[in-house]
Amino acid sequence: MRVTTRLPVAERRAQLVAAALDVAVAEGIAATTIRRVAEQAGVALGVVHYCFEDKDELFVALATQIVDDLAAAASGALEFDEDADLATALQCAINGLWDTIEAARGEQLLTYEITTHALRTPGLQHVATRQYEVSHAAAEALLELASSTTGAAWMRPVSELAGEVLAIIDGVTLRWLVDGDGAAARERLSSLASYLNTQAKPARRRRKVSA
Amino acid sequence: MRVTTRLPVAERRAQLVAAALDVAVAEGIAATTIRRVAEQAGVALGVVHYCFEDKDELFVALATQIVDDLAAAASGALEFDEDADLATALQCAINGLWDTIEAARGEQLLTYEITTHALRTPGLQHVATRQYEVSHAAAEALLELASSTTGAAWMRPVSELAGEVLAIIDGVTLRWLVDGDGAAARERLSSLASYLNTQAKPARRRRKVSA
DNA sequence: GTCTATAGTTGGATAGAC
DNA sequence: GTCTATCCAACTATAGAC
Repeated sequence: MRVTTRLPVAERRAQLVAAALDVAVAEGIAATTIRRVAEQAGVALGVVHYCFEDKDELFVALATQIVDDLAAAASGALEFDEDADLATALQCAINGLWDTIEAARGEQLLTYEITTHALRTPGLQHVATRQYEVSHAAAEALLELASSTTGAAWMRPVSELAGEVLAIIDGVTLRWLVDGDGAAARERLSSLASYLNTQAKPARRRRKVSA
Repeated sequence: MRVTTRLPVAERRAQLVAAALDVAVAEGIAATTIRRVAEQAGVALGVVHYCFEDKDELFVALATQIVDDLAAAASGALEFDEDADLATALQCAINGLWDTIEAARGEQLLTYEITTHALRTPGLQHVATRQYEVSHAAAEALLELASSTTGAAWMRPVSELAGEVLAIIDGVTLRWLVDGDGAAARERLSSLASYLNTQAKPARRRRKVSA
């Protein structure tokens, strides 16, 4: 299935990262070999080595890509009703977030594989760190949007709450990958939303504009 | 470093599982090859194939072993003060649990690797499932012990609470593996303890036997 | 029944062709 | 500058020796 078109290196890199992502999502990090990626992209083996110094560099590119993709998908799904109170806003936001997670099982599983692989590989810790930095920023954004939309004020530092939110979403997602029980996952996240609601001072009652 | 002693297969298996665990804890699942295990145990390569049908079977034995080991360590660390209220009992239990987690970084990381590897490998899902069954049972035991010791009554099914506890511990641990911040992890778990305390009806006041 | 020696497969990397 | 052909290392598995 080889198409012999010469391509500038930047475009090749993009193509190869996309191919690597396809393989990694479907078959896991362990199966994402240089050979397999070359095959998926329809190029010769050496082409991958020409575009990436070594396997680690390809891995870093792959990880960067999916982390950004998932963050974009998650924040794209964030919408709050106007005139909702904090409790409903949070339930709604977390529910929407879960929709995007549940729609991308392979990507989520890959996320954990990337973390452990990065932690085990000398010189690749920064990949795992970045995963959390990006997620943390997204979690903070969610919390701050919820607060500013509803007028409620967090009683603890948002960064601290974001850390807790992240941990719970992580744990719930991993559990879901194992047991496949989406309803249970949603209920666990719903408890999270309720908990968060206890960590804020409610908004001063605004005039309710009802239908 | 080969010692040429013949051994009954059961003992060899045990020795090899121990060796495999050593390697896996220190170097990760990907590095835990049949060759590496044979080397670690000081036996010839083929010996491993004689004791285990294939690599997957060795993996299953390894996973079973560490799951049981960690569960035993965790429940061994569970001790409650008599005459403590639920809030302190929970804080104390979760604190102790965290001690055992923090004392075994490699084992914890391995736990996540085992999960993802099992999920990615056809026919090995049951390994991941068992991890959660064992942990879930341990979490339920913790909750029930806390309740029976302090006389408090959970207002929701213990199984449901255990699911939430598990998810949070999982998420917090994974985060700690990445950022190494044990203090932050402890604080996140402390929030969990506080949350749990809101999910129970306090004990009827018992006569306080003070010092 | 237990272990050794060897075969066969897969994968990362490179020298050099175009 | 881009890609091909080839090398070498590491791994799983097995046939057969003791």
